Amino acid sequence: MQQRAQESRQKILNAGIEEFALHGFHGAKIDAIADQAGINKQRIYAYFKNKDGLFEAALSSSFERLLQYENVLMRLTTDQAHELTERIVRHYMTFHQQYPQFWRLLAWCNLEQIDLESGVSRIDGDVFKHLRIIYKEGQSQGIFLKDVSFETFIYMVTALSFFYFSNMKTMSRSLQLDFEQANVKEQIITEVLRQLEVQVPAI
Amino acid sequence: MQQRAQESRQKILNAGIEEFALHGFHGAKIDAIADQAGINKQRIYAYFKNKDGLFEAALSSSFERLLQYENVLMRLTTDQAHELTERIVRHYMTFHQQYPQFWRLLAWCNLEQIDLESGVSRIDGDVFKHLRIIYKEGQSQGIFLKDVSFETFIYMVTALSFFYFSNMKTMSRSLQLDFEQANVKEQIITEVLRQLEVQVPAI
Amino acid sequence: MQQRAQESRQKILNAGIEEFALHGFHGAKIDAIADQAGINKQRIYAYFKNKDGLFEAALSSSFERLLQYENVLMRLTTDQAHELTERIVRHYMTFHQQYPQFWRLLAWCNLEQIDLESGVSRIDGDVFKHLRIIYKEGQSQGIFLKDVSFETFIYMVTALSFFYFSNMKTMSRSLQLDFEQANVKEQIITEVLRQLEVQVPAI
Amino acid sequence: MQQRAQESRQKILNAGIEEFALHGFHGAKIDAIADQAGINKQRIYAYFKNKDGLFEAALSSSFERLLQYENVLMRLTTDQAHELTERIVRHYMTFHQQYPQFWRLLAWCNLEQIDLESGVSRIDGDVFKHLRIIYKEGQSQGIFLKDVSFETFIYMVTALSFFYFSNMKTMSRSLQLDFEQANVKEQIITEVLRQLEVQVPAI
DNA sequence: CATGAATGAGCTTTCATTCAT
DNA sequence: AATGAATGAAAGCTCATTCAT
Repeated sequence: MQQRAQESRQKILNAGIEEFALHGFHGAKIDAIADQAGINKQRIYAYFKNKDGLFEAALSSSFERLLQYENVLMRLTTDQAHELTERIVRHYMTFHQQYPQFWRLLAWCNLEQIDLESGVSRIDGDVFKHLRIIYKEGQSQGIFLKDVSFETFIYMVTALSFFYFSNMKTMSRSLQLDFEQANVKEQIITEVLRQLEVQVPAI
Repeated sequence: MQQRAQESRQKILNAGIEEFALHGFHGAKIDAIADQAGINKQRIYAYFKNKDGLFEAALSSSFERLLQYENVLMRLTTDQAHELTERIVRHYMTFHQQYPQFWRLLAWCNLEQIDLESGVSRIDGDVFKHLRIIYKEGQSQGIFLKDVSFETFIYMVTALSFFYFSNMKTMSRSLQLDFEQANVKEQIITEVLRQLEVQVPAI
Repeated sequence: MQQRAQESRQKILNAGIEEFALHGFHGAKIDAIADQAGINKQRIYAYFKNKDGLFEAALSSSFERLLQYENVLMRLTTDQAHELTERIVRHYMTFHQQYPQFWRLLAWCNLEQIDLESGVSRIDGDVFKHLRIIYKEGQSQGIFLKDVSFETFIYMVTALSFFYFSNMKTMSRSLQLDFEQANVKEQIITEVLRQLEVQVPAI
Repeated sequence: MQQRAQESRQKILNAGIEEFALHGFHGAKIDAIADQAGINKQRIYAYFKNKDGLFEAALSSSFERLLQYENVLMRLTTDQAHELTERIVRHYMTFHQQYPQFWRLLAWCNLEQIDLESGVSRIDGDVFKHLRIIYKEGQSQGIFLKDVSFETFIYMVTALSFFYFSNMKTMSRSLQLDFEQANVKEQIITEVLRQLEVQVPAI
């Protein structure tokens, strides 16, 4: 593939991610993607076969980005167990804020019951394996509750960071608190961390 | 409005909730709703003006149902602070499981950036006001952390129950755990509660 | 179905037969059919599901017409064996000339390898059964050759009448004879009949 | 034109004949032809101007092949009048079977009302002139009917051989006889020849 | 109150053809 | 001579909505 084509492909992919993240698979319009990419509609079919193909590529690329971003977590060591929770929570919060396309695409997938198997290669595997070791170490040091499994731990930090963005509008409304504001976010993070980092009472 | 009309309206509304919950606003098809309701398409326009109108009604009705269901929580008293967390978490988990239309509609709204103001009247107000009192009492008794606000507390229980269903597919995948299974759910609830109910170390 | 709809359906069907006969399945345009029928394009999908559906209906209707037309042949009796060949040949020649849509549709089917099974119910069965009896009688009377089967007889009359129209253009050209002209047609029919009606030499 | 170009041209032409024979003018796709020829699409436009140009060339080449094949018939002599019918019928049957592209292209032309004038140079002229002489001789010998013109004779043998292939599918169906099978074909040919070779009753 | 018939705008996709290298 | 990249027009089909009875 020539460089010019490579660029076109990339422009389409970016526009696709944007559009799919914004409107979901069914809501996204090929025309809009072509327009935003500034290319001829037909090129989409040349490079991605069809709408499904482009969606898969968009999803895949988005996951790629997450994996890339997770590299930072891979550098955590076992002697950092005490700051593990905060690091992870802030890590995902930042990621979701900076790259909302990811959580949006994921949310669409969950709703539109789209098969993730195709297109998205293995996810999260390595990071979780790495973090598990640190968590176990933390448990033995009394930093984490002995009877809260690693899976539940991950479940909690993931949920608490994802939900902040995915349900921002409705939560802002029902709690009468503007989740868009930085200080609100900081406040909630801080307090969530207090709950998750409660020291085990040493008897 | 005659009784027959009332019934028609209700059939449409139910079908609408079903369809919108399943496919979102843009994915839902008027034809499908009419079919499922077993009425003529035109009736939808007679009763709800247009697609938007029906969606608003569906949303509203769904919230109504939540409010209804929340009445149970209104009967909690201040001397039940020690079981507050578990009651709330299990309450929402059960609701989301029994009536998935709600979390789905909400999720669609968050993604499709639909304005909640119109149609959905005041939400949650009373319940939260009531629960706040019990929570405060719990704080003073050392059941809840003093420096975790009621808002954050609600944020956590809401997130942890909502996310379980809204992200079931993707979480099952990345944690290699089948979230559909009852025992998995019970395990996670139990452990989540351990974390949220950690007793404040009494010095 | 209301009468108005019935009419619309018929207009579409007629336009479809015309268009498909003229341009074949792939060459026919839905827009053109809608235009010619003077109805909204969408109605085609409402009444015939899709292009395939309309094609099947067109084909089916066309065969229906042939069957209708063949009723005349059903009235031939065994004592008319001597005029059987001429009756059949002229019958089909006239049909093909008056209703060219049929041979065209059939020709398209043979070329575009379209499955006839769907849509077209049993064809020709009864007529052939009837004609076979007369043919057998004719054979025993020495009107037809004993060692030319009924199948081959039908094959010949069918081919010789069908081909006249289906290959009119190319035959006109290579034989330098205008097949469109009535007298040319009459001449060829006459001579073809001479060949097919040759009396068995009675020794 | 260089040799390499000559080869490219030929590959395109072959692929074109194949594709046009299979799908007709409108059904054939330039992309498919380019793919099958293993060359770049643009070459087609360089060598044949456009789709029409290629079609004409394909048609022309196909006729060329027929003429080539007809050379055998040119070697028939007047003393072979008694076997003329069989030779011609078998000749065309074999040709159509071995090179179905021809009858298919011809059939498409007749249906798609394509102007043969352009591209296809003079056809059949010489062969027919040659065969006519033999036929006349046969007539004077009483081998052929005196009142069946050469044109009608050619019409019959052409129709009876062409139709066998062009309407194979539909005839197989309506006669409940598998025309693909070799013995069926042989049977029909034999019987057709009996009818066409009936000796004039010598009084 | 209720229904079947009809519409127009818009969607995904295809294809012959041209441009740039 | 040869190729990959790009285009615009058009095709089949869907859907929210309105009309007529």
